[in-house]
Parts: sequence; structure tokens; C-alpha cells
Amino acid sequence: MPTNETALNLVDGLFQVSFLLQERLSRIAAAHDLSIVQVRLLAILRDREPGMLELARHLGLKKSSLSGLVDRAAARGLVERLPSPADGRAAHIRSTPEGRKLSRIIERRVGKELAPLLETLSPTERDHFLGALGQVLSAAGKRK
Amino acid sequence: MPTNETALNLVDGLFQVSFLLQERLSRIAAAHDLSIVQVRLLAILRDREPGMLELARHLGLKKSSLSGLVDRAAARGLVERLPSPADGRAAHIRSTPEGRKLSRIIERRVGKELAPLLETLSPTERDHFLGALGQVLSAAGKRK
DNA sequence: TATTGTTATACTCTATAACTATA
DNA sequence: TATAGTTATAGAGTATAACAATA
Repeated sequence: MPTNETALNLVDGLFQVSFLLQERLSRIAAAHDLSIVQVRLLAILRDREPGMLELARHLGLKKSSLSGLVDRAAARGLVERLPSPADGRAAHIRSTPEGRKLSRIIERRVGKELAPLLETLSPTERDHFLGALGQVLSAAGKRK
Repeated sequence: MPTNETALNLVDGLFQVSFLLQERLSRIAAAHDLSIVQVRLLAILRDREPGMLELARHLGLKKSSLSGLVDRAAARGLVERLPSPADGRAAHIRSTPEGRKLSRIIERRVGKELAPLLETLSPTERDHFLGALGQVLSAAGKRK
């Protein structure tokens, strides 16, 4: 069954690439004293000011886990808590200029490190690759 | 520059898929009271009996980090330490039958959960996808 | 009562530095 | 001296459960 064979190898290859990306990102983040989850936090806050619950959902965390995460980011001046005008219980989280700057630095650095890994692919191959990734995300409901 | 555009989207798409995989794996592992790193540990031990340093290198960890990791896995009866006959300082780590069984269960479960995400791709698309992943790994030096 | 968020507590994971035992 | 591994210690990240304040 060659089809199943490919499917199996695909799962394997996907995880190998996934771990590769996580390692690279982790190393780059660590060079700026950040963890992967802090990088994700800053990335989300680049175009949003969500509440704690919404942020927890985006990151797949419990709200209590997020409290500490935001505490540590806030202590470093990367994010700040804003009281919600509409709801006295709620807080909105906003990244500071320094937080956004750091996020951009990380993003650029990651792009620069990963570019060589993609340059061996022809433009056509890249298009197909991107298409396949899109289909996977779509099938997972991560894209409309 | 459409080529750079695709490259940028590719990095983005790769990370989206990567986080998707990590979340799925994490959830499946957690259902068996395992972390991702414990799953990786058991996977490595499926066909090897490495020493602590070699294991640390495979996992990208410091040897001291590995001590605790192996401690916890051993306490659950998933792995065991064997004295090295050749070197009195060294230990070899071996997975127990239960550890190997658990590793197979996780692997099957992951395959079953991810299969639907790949079924939307045609056999040809899968081949191309697998080829692209292989090229990325190759460029990263993760493959000969 | 229900919801938003924090706090208390406990555990895993990781690192650095110091240590033990063997080579 | 050098190497394989453990231990001590510290901090991040996560979860559950209990709590406070507001809706």
C-alpha cells in the first residue's frame, strides 16, 4: 500500500520539520531571554488587545497559567494590563513599543534563519508546498 | 517580488502547522500522563540503548536536565538504567516493555488523528509534500 | 448566580554550578 | 586531569482549586 506508506512518512516528516522549527525558534528566543510561549504572546499582541480569557484560548492555556505569563512579560516591560472601560472585571493586554520591537526582531531573525532551508525549493515547489500546508490547516479547521 | 512573498508565507505556514502538530501531540500525550519530551524519549529508546550524554544530545538537553527526566520515567516503570559493562561511570537507558507499549499506543493515536488532515491531498500532492519536507530537512543537515 | 481574573499550591522541565566516581 | 553522571538550586511554565470582584 504505497499510499499509506507515504501517509506514514508524511506524519514522520512533518514532526521532524516541526521539531526542527521549534528548536530554531527556541534558540532565537532564548538569545533574547524569551521562551516560545512569550514569543507567541508578543506575536498575538501585535495586532490585538485581547482580554485574558481570549488570550488564554489563543495560546491553549488556562487563565491561571496566563496570569503568571503576563506577569513576567509585564515585569520586563513587554506588555501592560489595561482596565476595560466596559467591564470592571476584565483587563485588556497590550504590548508596549518595546514588546513590539522585540517581536519584530525575533520575526526577522527567524525568517533569516529559515530562508536558506527553503531556497533549495524552486518557486513552483514552494507554491505546491504552501498549498499543501494550507490544505492541512484548512482540514484542521485553522483556516476558513 | 512574488518569490519572497511565498517564502514569507511559507515560514508562516510552516509554523502554523508546527504549532498544530505540537498541540495535537501534547494533548494525546497528556491523555496518557506524558509530556512531549517524555514521548520523544520513549520514541528514541524504541531502537536504541544510549548513554545519558547521547540521549541529552538527541533531545537537545543538558545532561542534568536528563537526569530528572529519566528519573521520572523510571519511577513510572517506562525506562530503566543499565550499568555499562565497559565503563563504570556510564549508564545505558533502555525502555521497558511498558514504555515501548505506551510509545506504540501514542504513535498509533497520533497517526490516526493526523491522517484526516492528509487525506485531502492527492497521492501526487503527498509525494510532492513529502519531497519538500525532505529537502528542508536535508538543507538543515538533518538528513544525509 | 455567572463571569473575569488572581492567588495558592504542586509538579514538570530546564539550566548552571558543584559534586562524585571512574577513566 | 578528563569524562559520565547526579545533586542542589533556581526559575519558567502549566494545571487544579479556591478566592475576590464585578456583571
